[in-house]
Amino acid sequence: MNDIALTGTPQVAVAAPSKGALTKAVIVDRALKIAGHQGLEGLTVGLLAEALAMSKSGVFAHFGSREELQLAVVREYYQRFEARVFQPALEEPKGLARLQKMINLWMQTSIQELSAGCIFISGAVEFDDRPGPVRDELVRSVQIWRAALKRAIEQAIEVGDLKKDCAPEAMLFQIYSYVQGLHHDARFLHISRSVDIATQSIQQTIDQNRSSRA
Amino acid sequence: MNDIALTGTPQVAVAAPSKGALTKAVIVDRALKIAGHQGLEGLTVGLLAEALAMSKSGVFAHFGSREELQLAVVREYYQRFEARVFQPALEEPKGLARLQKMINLWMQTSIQELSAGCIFISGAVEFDDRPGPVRDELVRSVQIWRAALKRAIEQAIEVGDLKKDCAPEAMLFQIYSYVQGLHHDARFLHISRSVDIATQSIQQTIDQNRSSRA
DNA sequence: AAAAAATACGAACGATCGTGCTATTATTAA
DNA sequence: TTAATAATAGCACGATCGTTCGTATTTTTT
Repeated sequence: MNDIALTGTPQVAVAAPSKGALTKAVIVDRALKIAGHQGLEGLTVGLLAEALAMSKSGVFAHFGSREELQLAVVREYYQRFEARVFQPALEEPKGLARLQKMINLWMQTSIQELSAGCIFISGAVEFDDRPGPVRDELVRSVQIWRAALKRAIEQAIEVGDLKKDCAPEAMLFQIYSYVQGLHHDARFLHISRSVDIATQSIQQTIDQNRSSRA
Repeated sequence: MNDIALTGTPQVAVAAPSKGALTKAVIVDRALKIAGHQGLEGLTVGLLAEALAMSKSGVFAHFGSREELQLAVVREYYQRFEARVFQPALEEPKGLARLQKMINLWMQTSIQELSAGCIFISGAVEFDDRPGPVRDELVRSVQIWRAALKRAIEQAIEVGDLKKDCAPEAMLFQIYSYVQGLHHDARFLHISRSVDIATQSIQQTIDQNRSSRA
């Protein structure tokens, strides 16, 4: 019997996920939702267990410590972010097109998850004064994303899409600030038109640094 | 005996603060520092009592509930902000001068308190999904400050310092976002030059909207 | 100085936190 | 199918949370 020929999806060399790994994925998924609302600090083992209709110890056993649970959440959030925003943008050619795609996917994701919060943004505030592995992992993730954005800006300068005297750090600061501003205005102040204002402000920053060639 | 003539500071009609009100002020002052580091959610009665070398119940009695303690912190933070940033700016004439003074004092205060965090910014993230009196008070304070900024922008347009087609909401969004960005980059990412980048970005926004008259 | 009121403390409460242990159940390997 | 293993539940622990209460101490008023 040939599995490859008979099954619709290829199962070659794909280790069947054990029950444990499967439920762990379910736990982390639920933990992500809770952390989006209550923050990483508000994510509690008891609360998570209740939401999953599991026992506290049953949930806990998958991680060994609360900190490891928080780390799992940060790592999963990063991986989803990478898959949804980072990777697809690499299909665009270097230059403004790729940068625009990055920003568009980022904004799209941000708007979509405005009901729950961005863990990178809320985590930055929660852990800006709290040393430890969770903070380190958060910083690492954010720095990777910012480095990718900065690199896209620099490449856009190199290929001539952006002006030569464009300052990548300043541009990065402005764009990243606007996404934070959107998060703040929409989630905290409930200003509905903040999506438009943020989008327009980002476009404004790009236009200011756009090269004037045809 | 004439009190007014003899004493250096006038004591007319100034009710001597009771011991209770005095220690309450000390408690709130310390609570502000803790909230700046641990956040309003991390501000705990036991922690506060320990920092003050007081008993938990002794501290607690001044507020009646933890929520009332948090409210006292938010109110005190607002009043200090108003006294240090808001009021002094009103001495400047309406227009760009007053707006600039507002922003300068705000930035000055922000930089100075970067070691502890801005409670309006951290509180916005902590309470963006947590209804209740503390959130309401935070929103109220932030809205007052934003309304003052927006009003200053509008007046600058009226007197001709800023362009007629300048959009106050967009300008407000950009400036407020930059201060958040500064908070993020300096406190979370420890980027030391973020002060310069933020200052420069704010100035750039102002310059873009400056009217072209002599 | 005495009486009244305000203030602070100490102890304890139920609840929840993170985290171990042990037993039982469910899954996988032989 | 049986033996080995992994996964989950149940229970309990010490710590800390916000909060209450009774008592001692200080401050204020008379």
